[in-house]
Amino acid sequence: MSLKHGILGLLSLRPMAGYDLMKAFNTSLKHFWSAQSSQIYRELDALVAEGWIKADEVLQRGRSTKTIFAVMDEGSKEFDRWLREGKLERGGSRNPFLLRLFFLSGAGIGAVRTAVQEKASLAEAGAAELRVIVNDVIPRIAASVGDELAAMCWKEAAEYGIAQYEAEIRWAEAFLARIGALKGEIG
Amino acid sequence: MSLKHGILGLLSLRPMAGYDLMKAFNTSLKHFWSAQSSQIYRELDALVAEGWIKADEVLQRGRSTKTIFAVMDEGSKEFDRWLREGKLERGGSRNPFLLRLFFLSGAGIGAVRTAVQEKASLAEAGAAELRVIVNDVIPRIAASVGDELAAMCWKEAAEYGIAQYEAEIRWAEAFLARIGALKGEIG
DNA sequence: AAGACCATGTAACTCGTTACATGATTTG
DNA sequence: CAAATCATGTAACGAGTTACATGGTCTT
Repeated sequence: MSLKHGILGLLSLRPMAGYDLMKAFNTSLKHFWSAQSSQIYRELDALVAEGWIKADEVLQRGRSTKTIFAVMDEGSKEFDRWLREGKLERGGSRNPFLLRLFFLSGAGIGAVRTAVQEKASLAEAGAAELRVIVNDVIPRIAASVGDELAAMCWKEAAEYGIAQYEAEIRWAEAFLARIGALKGEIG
Repeated sequence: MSLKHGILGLLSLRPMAGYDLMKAFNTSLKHFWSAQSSQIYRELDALVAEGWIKADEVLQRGRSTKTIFAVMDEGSKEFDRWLREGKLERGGSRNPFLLRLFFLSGAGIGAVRTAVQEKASLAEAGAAELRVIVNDVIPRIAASVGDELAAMCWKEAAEYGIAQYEAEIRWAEAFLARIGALKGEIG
């Protein structure tokens, strides 16, 4: 149920077209939530049907007509409700890497080590990407919007990702060390 | 694409019925991957159609007939391929909590603090749950199976979860401290 | 003139969830 | 005797992905 609310959130910043929403989801919001245009237009229809947003056709000179969506009263109530709702639905219970790890012991120590090493280097790459955002992108945006709390939330969202990646890297290192010890024991 | 492979993996440990698979997914595998019976029976049909597993009817006295599924050659090849394949599809790019955080600054400092605190206590609970598994459940199982590498992989899968939760808790504490400082500045 | 970007979608599919149906058998 | 467990599903929906179609404009 989060895409609907992501759209409501973006539209409450300012009314915009489906295309603009798609850009937002695949740039600013990319690290929290992404969406394809096909899905966005489908959800926009649903949100209009529900009476949460309204659509306005805007003629453009030259370009084809644009449909600008704006939040309505009911929609903004629903968005507020979602913002404040307690239950952070219990995610994390589906991890393809851990599923693989569970079975991987059957393929031998080398396979385990390789998989863990690969996971660690993916985490390195991810952390590096997010550090660029924290150090370069956020300060630039923060300076231009001037909302201290908002800037902090965006920065902390990226920091959250970095913290997760770093924990992954430390875990991988400890695991590899223990595998080394095990191998020593076995031969 | 992981449920199919999870099923192949379990069936390669020993042939079993859909019901047994469901139990496995919702006990041993719960923290990596879960699945409802409705989904499992659907996937079993698909796997049979693909020629990766075969079905055998087993008459039981009293009870209704059971269908036992077993991996076939093609299926075990496919499972091996999956075990070794490089690409760990880059997940993590959908986090309802971070999406909420992104918009939450608009609802004020109190709302942000509450959400972060709630996230931290969920993480505490999750970590506690996994620590029980590491300390009590895994040693018991490890003693009975006697496969050192497998036991280590299961333990490390749980440790991975603990590491993630702990990183979340540290992140939340740091964030709350910074919010405190911000509040001091503002008023 | 070619290619990127604007703008809006459709179609078909996969994967996951919720709720329910059936009917037996073992356990408290 | 009631409840949990065994065993197998169906139906309908919700959410996300891939691939493609169309036709314009702006940029190099």
